[in-house]
Order: sequence, then structure tokens, then C-alpha cells
Amino acid sequence: MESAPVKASCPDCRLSELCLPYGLHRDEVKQLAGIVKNQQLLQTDGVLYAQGGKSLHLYAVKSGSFRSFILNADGLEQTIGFYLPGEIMGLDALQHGRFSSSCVALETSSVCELPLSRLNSLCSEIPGLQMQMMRILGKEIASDHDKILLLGHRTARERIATFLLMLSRRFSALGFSNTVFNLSMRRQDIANFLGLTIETVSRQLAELSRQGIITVKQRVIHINDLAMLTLIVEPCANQQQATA
Amino acid sequence: MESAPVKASCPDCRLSELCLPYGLHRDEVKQLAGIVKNQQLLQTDGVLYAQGGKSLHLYAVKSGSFRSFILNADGLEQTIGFYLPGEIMGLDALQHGRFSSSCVALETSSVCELPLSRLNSLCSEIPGLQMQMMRILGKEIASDHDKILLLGHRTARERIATFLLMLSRRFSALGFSNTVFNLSMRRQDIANFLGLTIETVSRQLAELSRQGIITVKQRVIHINDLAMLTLIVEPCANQQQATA
DNA sequence: CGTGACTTTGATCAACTTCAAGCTACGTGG
DNA sequence: CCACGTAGCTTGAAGTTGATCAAAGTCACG
Repeated sequence: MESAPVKASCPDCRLSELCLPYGLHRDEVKQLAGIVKNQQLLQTDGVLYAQGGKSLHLYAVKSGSFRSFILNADGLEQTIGFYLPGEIMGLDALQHGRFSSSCVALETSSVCELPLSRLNSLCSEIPGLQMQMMRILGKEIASDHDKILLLGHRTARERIATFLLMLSRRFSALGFSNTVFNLSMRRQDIANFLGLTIETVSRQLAELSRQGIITVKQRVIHINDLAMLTLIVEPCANQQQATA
Repeated sequence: MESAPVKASCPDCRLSELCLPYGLHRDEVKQLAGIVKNQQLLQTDGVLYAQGGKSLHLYAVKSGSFRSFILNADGLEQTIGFYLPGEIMGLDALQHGRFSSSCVALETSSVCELPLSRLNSLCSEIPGLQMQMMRILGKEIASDHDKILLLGHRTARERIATFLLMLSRRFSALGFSNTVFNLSMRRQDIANFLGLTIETVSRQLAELSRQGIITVKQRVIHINDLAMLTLIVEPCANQQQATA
């Protein structure tokens, strides 16, 4: 399916502008590439790291996608987020050196390993890298806040719409289509992420489909009316548009 | 009520072990204190920073408490979190240099201002400070994940119990009682934070009170049965305890 | 072609919201 | 010192949304 892991090479990686090297000079990127360990390849459901485990690395998604989740006291999962190429995983372990969540591959995927100790040293040497680390951490925090917003005060319909738009934007940033994409996660994962049941997710997707806003064919989503989907997420923008 | 802002002095601050100076050597703490700007004093509802505003500082709570929230597209608030003394605010602006949330004082409160530029430089010089920054950011992320967990799959009763326990632990860490404390936030803020309505919050508090688990007198909460409150949050711990 | 995982659809039910009214504490001015 | 007004909180009754329970449908893969 894929050859043995190759030595990572940030300067040649097409994701470098979305990933850790963003904003660094050419020679600094090379320095960074020097500490990146060989890529690790995972099959579907392969565990990248497990809650409670010791953290020695951060991980950058090289290809494929991942799902992170927390096991609560009852042993039930709460999906915390999905990771696409260029995104950094394992940040929640920076607090105590142990992962407070688990992370599994949703499909055949690969990651670049970033040893924390060497990354920390390099941050001291390269101010731009430290800046970028801060940006990435700030982004993770801001994105978690969006999730809190999503789960706090949104209807099932709004949650689904937000979820689809969120993916649309991220695929778009990766250079893929923002209207046609393939969900790598199961309905169960979506439901769990959105704080809903699979039945509700299924019904809401069916409803959006019935209204012609999207077309659903298994895991393939086709967004027919991006504007309408946006209106669902921002009801009051409706009025604003009416006056504009 | 309080005298004019005084020059911050981390080495003498009783919060230093909970705040940014944690883990630093004596002389490093002094260096840090050197960049901390004068404290800023805010009255109830005073705005520390506003969503969209440019970020030049991080803020550490010196006294009092704060509430951060996001205004969504409809103009409705979602409370993201509450901050107690020693906690760092303004981290979500690290992404783009602009605040993605607003922050207001819940009571007469004071903060220490940490200029980002000087903090960054100092991080390069003091590895321990950079470590602590990472820890603080990791903690923020982990705590946001707990909030996602809370909002995703919890009943109203479990949310209230979790909220009370969360405050109990934080007050305890500050050296205050973990069973008797004063809520600085209104019911509206609690409801909004937990993704509920004020009526539901009121009813759940009344129910817990009726069962003798807590006593509510306006904003004063008395936890009578901490173990029972914990059981509400971790239903299956019930069974585990039964076998132990 | 059959098995199992995943998904969809339908009917019923419970939890939480909404709407409405009354209560409590607190501050202000007469 | 007390009447009044207001903001915040509580309580009750009715209404919705999404969960739960149950069954059938679809797809992938051996």
C-alpha cells in the first residue's frame, strides 16, 4: 500500500505552509526537518497514542486522518476532534507529559514524529519556531472554543451544518474541493463528536439532502448550496442578507 | 476597597506556585517580575479585553474572578470559562494576535499584565519559563477538552455537579474551603456556560438541595456530601466502589 | 451468496426548553 | 424608616427536540 517510512523532509513537503514550518526561513526549516523522526504508518483504527500514556512526541498528520477522544469515568467515549494533514496532535499532553486523550487513525494514515525535548531546544534557538508553536497552540485553543460554542447552544441541524462547513473549509485549505469530499469517519464518530446520536445524525443528513442542500452517498458528501448551509449556522445572517 | 495598583512582585506573590513562576529559580522569578506590568484593577462587568481586539498581553488573575465568552453570529453569548486567581487569560489570541473571545470581571478584580513580546524573549532565555508556558497552554487545552466532554454527553444534573466540583477543586487549590464557597457568577452565566437555561440550573440546584447534597443560599454554596456529588459525575464509580 | 458492520427509518418517550407568573434581595428616594 | 422599583432567582405548566427502542435496509468482503 505504501513503502517503508522514509526520512521526513519538511523543505519538500507540500504541507509545510500549513504545518510547523510555516513562517520559517529555508535554513530553519532544514534544522526542523533534522529533528523530525521517520514517519510512522498506521492502518485504520491503529492507535497513535493512548490516554494516560507518556508523551515524548508531538505528531503532525502527513496523510490520512485521525480521531481523538476521551474516555470518561463510565468508559464511554467523547470524540474531541478530527485531524487532517498538516495538523498537530498530542498538544494536550504538554501539561503533564501524559496524554489526556487517545488518538486513532480513521484510515491508512501517516504521521511525522516530533521529539518534544529536541523541539523545545530548537524553539529556544529559532524564535520563529517558538512563535509558530504558540500560534498552533492558540489555534487549538480557539478551535476548542468553537467546539464548546457548537455543543453549548446549537440544534442538531446547526451542529451538522457546522460540522460539514468545518470540513469544507479545512479540505479547501488543503487544496481539495470544498463542496465534494469523503468522510473518513463513521456516523458514530460524527454523532459522538457533535453530542448527538447516530439516528439524529442520519435524520439530519437525510433532511438536508431532502431539501437539496447536500447530496449524501454513503460517506461521500456533495454540498450543493454552500450559502444555504452557512445560513443554517448563522441564522441572523439571514436578516442581514435580506437588508443588504 | 483597594489601594492604587502596585508594582507586581512575583517573588512575594502568594499565587506564584499556581501561576507563571511555577518551577522557576528565585532569580528567574525576579526576571519575570521585571517584565510584569502594573496591575490593572477592574470593577464588576469591567472589560479586560474584547473579542476581535488586538492582543498585546497575557493576563494573570491576581484577585477576583473573570468570565470569558464568545459572541456568535446571532449576537448571543456562549460563556467559555471562568478564571480564578493564578490562572492565565488571553491565550486564545496567540493564534493571530487578536482575541477570539471577550473577558469581563465578575466582581472587583485585579490582573497582572504580561507583555507578549517581552514574555516571548524571556522564554528563549529561560527554558523553565518556556516549559511552564507549554504546561499552561497544555492545561488550557486539556481543560477545554473537559468542557467539550461536559457539554457533549452529560445530563443537566451531571453538568451542575461537575461545575460545582470543578469550582470546589480550584478553590481548594487556592487554599480556600472546598465545601463552602461564594459563586461570583450569576445563574445566567452558569446556565450559559453549561449549555442550559437558568430555569434548569435553578431546578437542578433546588433538587440537589432537596436531597441534602448541597445547601444553596443565594450565591453561597455549601457542599454537604462531596462524595455523593462525585458519584453523580461518575455514575459507574458507584459500582466500582460497591465491589471495593 | 451469506455474514456482519454500518446506516436508515419509524414510533414512542423523556429531558430540557419555553412561556408565564411570583418571589427575594437590595438599593433609592420620599 | 419604609415604600417602591428592579434585577436576579425560583417555581409551575405546556411544548419540542432529540433520545431510546425496534426493525429493516445497504454495503463490503470473504
